[in-house]
Amino acid sequence: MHPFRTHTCGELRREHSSGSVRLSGWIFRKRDHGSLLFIDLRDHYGLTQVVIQPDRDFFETCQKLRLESVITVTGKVEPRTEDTINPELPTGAIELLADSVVVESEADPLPIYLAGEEDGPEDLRLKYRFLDLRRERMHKNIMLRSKVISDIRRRMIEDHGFSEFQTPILTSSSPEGARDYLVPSRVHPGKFYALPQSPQQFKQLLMLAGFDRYFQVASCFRDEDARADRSPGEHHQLDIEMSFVTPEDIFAVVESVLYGVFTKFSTWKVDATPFKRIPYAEAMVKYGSDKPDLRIPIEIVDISELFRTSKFNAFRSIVEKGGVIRAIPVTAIADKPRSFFDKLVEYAQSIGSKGLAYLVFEAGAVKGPLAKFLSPDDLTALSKMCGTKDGDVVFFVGEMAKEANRIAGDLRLKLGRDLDRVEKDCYRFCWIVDFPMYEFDDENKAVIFSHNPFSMPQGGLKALQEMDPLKIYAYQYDVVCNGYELGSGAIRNHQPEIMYKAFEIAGYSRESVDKDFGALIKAFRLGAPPHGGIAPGIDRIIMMLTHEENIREVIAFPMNQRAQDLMMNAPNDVSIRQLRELHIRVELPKHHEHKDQPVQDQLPKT
RNA sequence: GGGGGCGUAGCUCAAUUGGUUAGAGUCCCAGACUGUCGAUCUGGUUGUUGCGGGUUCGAGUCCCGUCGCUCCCGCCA
Repeated sequence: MHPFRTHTCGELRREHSSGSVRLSGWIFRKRDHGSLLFIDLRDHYGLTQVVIQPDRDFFETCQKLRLESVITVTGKVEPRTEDTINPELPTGAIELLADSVVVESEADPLPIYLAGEEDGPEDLRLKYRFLDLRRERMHKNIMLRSKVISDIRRRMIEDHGFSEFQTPILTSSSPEGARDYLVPSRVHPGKFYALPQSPQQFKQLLMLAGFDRYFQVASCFRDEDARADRSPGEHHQLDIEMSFVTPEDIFAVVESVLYGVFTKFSTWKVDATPFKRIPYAEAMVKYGSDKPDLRIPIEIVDISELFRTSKFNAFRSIVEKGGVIRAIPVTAIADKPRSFFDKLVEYAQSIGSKGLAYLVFEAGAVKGPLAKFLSPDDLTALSKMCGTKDGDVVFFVGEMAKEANRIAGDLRLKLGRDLDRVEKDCYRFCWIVDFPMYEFDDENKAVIFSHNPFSMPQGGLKALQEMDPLKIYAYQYDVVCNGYELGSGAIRNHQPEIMYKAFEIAGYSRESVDKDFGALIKAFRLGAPPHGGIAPGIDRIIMMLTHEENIREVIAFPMNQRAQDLMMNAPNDVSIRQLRELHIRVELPKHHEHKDQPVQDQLPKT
């Protein structure tokens, strides 16, 4: 007999009855009746009830064992009597009558609960992540992650003819983008490697190498602050690149994979392919966001023109100054109490709106302080543009366009959630297309890249030479689901002349482009296929499939918001010797100088 | 870097307008119990109310500062 197990804890059924078996696992729960002891033995596969009878010499030992101790039980599979069958448990028709028990590992009292639904404080969960991961929900999340990734790989390779590649983790720092994680070089004093923010240049170079269809489940390292949907330090992308393609070719692959994965691993409804395509400019007006949550059936309307000549000074002057007026029509809330509207106005102000006007369409009339400033014709036009019916309310935001988008978009989300108008149990996908190539940086009064500088401008060199840079679109697209940006991609700029020109507009000299992207530019002169790609975020996909609201719940060993690994105690101090070897001297900011290690204590010795 | 929320026993939480010795459940410890499946019952231990200062006869509660966690803004080519 195998020293640890003949079966797993999720395996035994009535047909195994009277056979002698061996199980190993953790003591999940104990029910001690004094002269009879039940142990729920848990392993990766399931739970089996073990019965310890009082005449056994290991009875007392088992009574004293704490939860989560690891034991090996040998005994007979007994069918349970009709009245003791547990229908909740797959193994509930049988139990294991113990003949011998070996204690493999005795557990101390646990710092966190495993058997309940409650999470406990997150810093403790992260510090004892290996315990946290034993909990059913976390175990399921991580297993789903494993299955989804392997399913994605299969789809990429078998359904779409991609090959998987590895690219370097130690590479060079590039000036664009997020802050880099740096690794000092021992051999080259004063020089540093950087961890890749993404394998961007490598995957493009693989296209130049002629591999045609690249993918990688890639670790990406960015030293940026965390969010609920953004893990600090490192995250994972399904990195894709394809040669000789149009955006539609890339959309087709991503739609096929995402639709397939989401329908396979969720019971929620998934948008049929092709996913809706929404130009960036339209999304910013209609949803106030470039990652719209299409589950909310509220669409913002631009009504600036109505107010250009209106008697309502506040809005007219905003329009005259180049600002915009946006209407947020909401159906069937005219009967909401005054406090509802007051709270919403207060909320609007808290997110930076100057105010929040609204009109109530009720009983064939229009009520609200704004009503008297609008002519009957204007009101009719407004009502038509917003599609209002009796019982509807229209909210108004008047700001400069960027602010108006942000505020109206925020209000749209809040209204959708507060009024419970978010469509349930579905994944609503879309593509945001036609991103602007450049934007104006108000702070530095300069034209800058609005997204990826490697994107091909729509209209090519001609557009760069002749058009207002701020009006040029890039072949740049995002795939969005339920208000989350799942991935971002582009058709790349593979022509050196267009690249120099594109960078020149953003204020980079030919020399600086050569210096920073030399490898790529040189390669582009040696035969470059037109190519493009995208990189959907794996962690976010899993987060959506598990319905988690925090990305840490789908990562086995995540860092906390301040980019610390509380379990491994990273980042930590290193020895002077290590620093010397790397030619590094540490100069701490003043307020850190007299502080001890800020990170949590090491694990207690057990 | 900025803004919001939270911080009371190992864990989850309570504590009236500021008012006696800060409670309950759970975990843990001891005892009882042969059919439980979140076993049950009895008893017990557990506190720098995050930390520091202030107001007050009196502070878990009010004020100021600070630390930690978290959410958001900035940032994320």
